[in-house]
Parts: sequence; structure tokens; C-alpha cells
Amino acid sequence: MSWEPTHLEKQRLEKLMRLQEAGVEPYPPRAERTHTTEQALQAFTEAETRGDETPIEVKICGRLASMRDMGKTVFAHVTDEHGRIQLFLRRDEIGEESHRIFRKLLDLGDFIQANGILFRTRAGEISVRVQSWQLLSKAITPLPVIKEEEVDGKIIRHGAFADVEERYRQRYADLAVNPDVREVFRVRAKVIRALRDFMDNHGFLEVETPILQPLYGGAAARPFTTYHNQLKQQLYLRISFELYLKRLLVGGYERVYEIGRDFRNEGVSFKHNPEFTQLEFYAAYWDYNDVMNFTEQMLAYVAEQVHGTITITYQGHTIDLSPPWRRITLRDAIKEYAGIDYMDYLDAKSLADAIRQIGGHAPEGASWGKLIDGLLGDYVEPNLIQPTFITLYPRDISPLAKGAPDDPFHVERFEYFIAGMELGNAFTELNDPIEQRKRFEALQEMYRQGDDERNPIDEDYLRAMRYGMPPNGGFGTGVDRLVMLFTDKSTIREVLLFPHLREKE
RNA sequence: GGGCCAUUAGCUCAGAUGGAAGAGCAGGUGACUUUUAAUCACUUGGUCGGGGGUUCGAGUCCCUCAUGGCCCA
Repeated sequence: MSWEPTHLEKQRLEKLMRLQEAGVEPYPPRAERTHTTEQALQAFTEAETRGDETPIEVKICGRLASMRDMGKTVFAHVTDEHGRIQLFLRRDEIGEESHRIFRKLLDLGDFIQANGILFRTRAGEISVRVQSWQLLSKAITPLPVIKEEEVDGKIIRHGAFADVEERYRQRYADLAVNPDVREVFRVRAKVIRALRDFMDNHGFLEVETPILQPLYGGAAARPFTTYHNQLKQQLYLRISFELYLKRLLVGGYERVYEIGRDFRNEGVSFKHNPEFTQLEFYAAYWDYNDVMNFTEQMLAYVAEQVHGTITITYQGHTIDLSPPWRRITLRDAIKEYAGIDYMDYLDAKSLADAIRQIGGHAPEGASWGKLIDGLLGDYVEPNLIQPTFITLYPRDISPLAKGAPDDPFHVERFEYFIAGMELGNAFTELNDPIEQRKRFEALQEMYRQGDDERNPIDEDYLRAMRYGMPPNGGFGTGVDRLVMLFTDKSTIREVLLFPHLREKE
């Protein structure tokens, strides 16, 4: 991508030259700040309340966001991360040259430092009476101009940078002009902080496991592949953390968790990005019921930490996260929402026919479990607005979960759903190495038959399990989707700073 | 993968039926010593997403490609 300056950029490059000719360094190495805009406003308000009229000297740094040139006086606003403050400049106070350069050679978007004294203007706005100022960084490319109007204490914003594609491609500009976008990523940080605190407070050890793996596994997904030149070795970017975290239980840790990035070489959608953030944990001596109890406590804790309330609003729905959540078996849920009892159809063919009978979609060659999973996605999931645990899943789509006692068809697994969206997956983990090998081998058979979401057998994982793995409950959840929930965003791209987009041209 | 929609100035958008490319904001010049979406006057700025076609004539109709959005799979 090369750069051909637009006419506006050419004007600014011209100003840059004229600044340099006037002896102004456009990109100085240092700045001095005594107050953020917030601190300055607060300092003035507090002094005013005390009746203290001692002048408050400030040095404010930020981006020039507006300029109202009245001739011999100039009003401007400077924004920093959390707010803005007005500057008031008079020619007879800052000098003719400084005044001329400010009016003629600065542009909206430039970073400046303003030094002066706080006061309140006739119109009542706390402002900096500027005594001197310095350019901190000249902006060449104009940002979209956003004007702010205050009506009854509410800020109405005029002008916009709204083109979704450009907002994502130039997230820096999006963040620079849209404070509410900056806020989304503060909430994101809070969600992750709350999750981490909750895990730490419950005796879990945070660990880091390999992202580059010689084998991938732990989920049904296609991996990204890469290559280590010196080792002459094919490597994969992980699709889950599961198999490494459970090795750690063999190693003697009893509660471990990891928050990190997973990579899946699949389509993108409003809830899928090729790289996404996952929380997984494993707890020795827990089963999936313990994990359910923990999960509802965890989400309630996050809501409390992030929003100060357990009830949240998402896309017009009021969602109550307080425990306990509804729990229903997958079989009962499908009976309720699709009107099919899949236990009446114990092979893929008859189940597929039954699904087509009710006008449903049953892909050719789908296994029994996959058909059931399809029913869940098509008929059940959209209805699960309030937090719901769906429990007991078909064995053949759950190769790492322990079978339900006296039930050859199901495993002790749950997924949880909020706002019609699947947010996480958990089970009583399979810790029988003989059974685990059988499950892997059954998968290999399907792999040969062309289902390319199946994984190769991880012999090292089986070896670890043969040393003895405590019974345990495990859990994985999509952190980005949780952030969507807590920021009321309908697409994952709104909660990723730099979502993946196709390259242009 | 399929369908529908979008792509026009730096930004946000208008341009029925095919007939001389527009507005607001931003930018430029000027006026203005407390403005705040400042105001007033004048003014610059366009490969109408790319390519091809139909037509005397295409931002507009047709084909195709690209990117994005929404729905479906």
C-alpha cells in the first residue's frame, strides 16, 4: 500500500513545512503534563467549592478537537483519554506570533500541550487561560470531525465515523473519534480481570500452554498450520487448550486455568473470528454438576464487577444472571422446542427422516450426534434467552467427556446459553485411558470417512492419562462472546480491537 | 457456498423516469477580544469501488470482479 496525499493532506504537509520554517519542532521528544482534563476540571471545581481563588496552573496534553477562531481570541477543545477541556487564547496574552501560528498552522487532530491557568468563562465553562502552548505531534491525515453539543447535560454528537468496514480497518481512527468504542474495550478488560480474579480466588493456578503444537486437539475444528524451519517440523496453532491443561492434572496440579487465544481455520461470522479468546479451567474431583454451580457463580460475579448488577440488558432482552439457572437435558429441550424425541430414532437414518418430516435440515452423511447437535442449533438455541444449561450430550460428538452411568447414548456434558447464543461447553472429563483410546480410534474411523474436523490421535496425551488422571470437571467459554453480552454488541467484531478482514485488492 | 443490499468529496449523505455531479461538516481566504454544533461572506475539493457492455449520451440500465453488511446454509 503506497500513499498518495489527498489535497487535504497536501495542505497539512505545507503547514508542516511552514511550522518548521517558523522554528516549531512538529514532533518533539518530550511533553509535560500536570493534569489530565478530568483532573483539571475536578481541581477547579473543588477549589471553587472551597472558595479558594488561588490560581491553578496546569499543563494539559491532548488532541485538538475543535477550534473557534474569533479573531483576537480563539476557543478550542483538547481531548485526552477520558475527557476534554476548553482552551482560551488571547493574542495579547500569548503573543502575536504564537497566536498566528495557533490559528493558521494547527489543525484538528494535532496533539498539543497547553500551559495556563484554570478559569470559568462568561458562558460558564471551565477552561484553560493559555499562557503558552507547544505542538506535540502534527497530524497529516484529517480525522473525521465530530462535534459535540451539550443539551440538558447530555452530550449530543454530530458528524460521525460510521462506515463499519473502515471503522474496523482503521480502528485507530475509530477509537480516536468514538469514545463509546474506547469504552467497549475498557469493559472488555474488566470482564477479563473479573474472570481472572474469580479463578484466582477459588484456588486455580493460571498457566500458559503451547500455542504452537505438534498435534492439535480438544475441539472439532480445522487448524492453521505453520512450519518450524530449523526443526523441519510441521506445527499447528492450537484449537483449544484442553489436552495440555489436563496433562497438568496428571502432574499434580488440582485446579488450573488459562485465558488465551485459540485459532480455528473456519468461516467468519457475527460470532466467529479466526482467532478468539478462550477461558478454560479444569478442577480435580469435580464433576459437571460442580462445574455448572461454579459457572453460574462466575457469571454473576463478572456481571457484578463489570456493571454492579446481576441483571443485564442485551439487544433489548433483560437477562437475569442470578443463580440458579435453568437446567434441562438436551433430550427434553429438543422434545420441547422441536417436538422430536430422538430416543425414538436411534440411528442416523431414521432420525434424519424424522427431522425432514418436520421440515428441518438434515445434511447427508451426518452422524446421529451431529443431527442432534443440528436440532439443538436450529430449534433450541434461539429460544434460550435466559441463562440455561443444556445437559447430557450424545457420545459420538463428545469424545473427551465421561459417559453418563448406565446410559450408552449420553455423556456428562453441558453447554450454557444466554441470549440465544452458545457461550461455553463443559464436561465430566474422561480419565480412563483405555476408553479414551477407543474414542480416539472411533474418531479416526470417521476421519477416514471424510469428516475433516476430526483430529489425529495424541499418543502423548494417552500416555499422560495412563499415569493416572484424577476425576475432574472441565470448562471452556468464549471470552469474546461474554464481552458481547456485557457490552450489548451484536457482533464479535465490535469487541475485537482488530477483527480479521479480508485484504482489499 | 447461496440470496438480497451497499460502495458518490477527508467524514455523513442526497442524486424518480438515462440528458451539464450536489448538500452539511471539515479545508482555504477574509471579518469578529468570552465562543461552544460559534456566526457571516467568498471559495477549493470528485477515476461516482475496479473492469467490460448497451446507448447519440451511464452515478443511474446489463455483465463481471472486489470489499463490506444482513439473511439463509
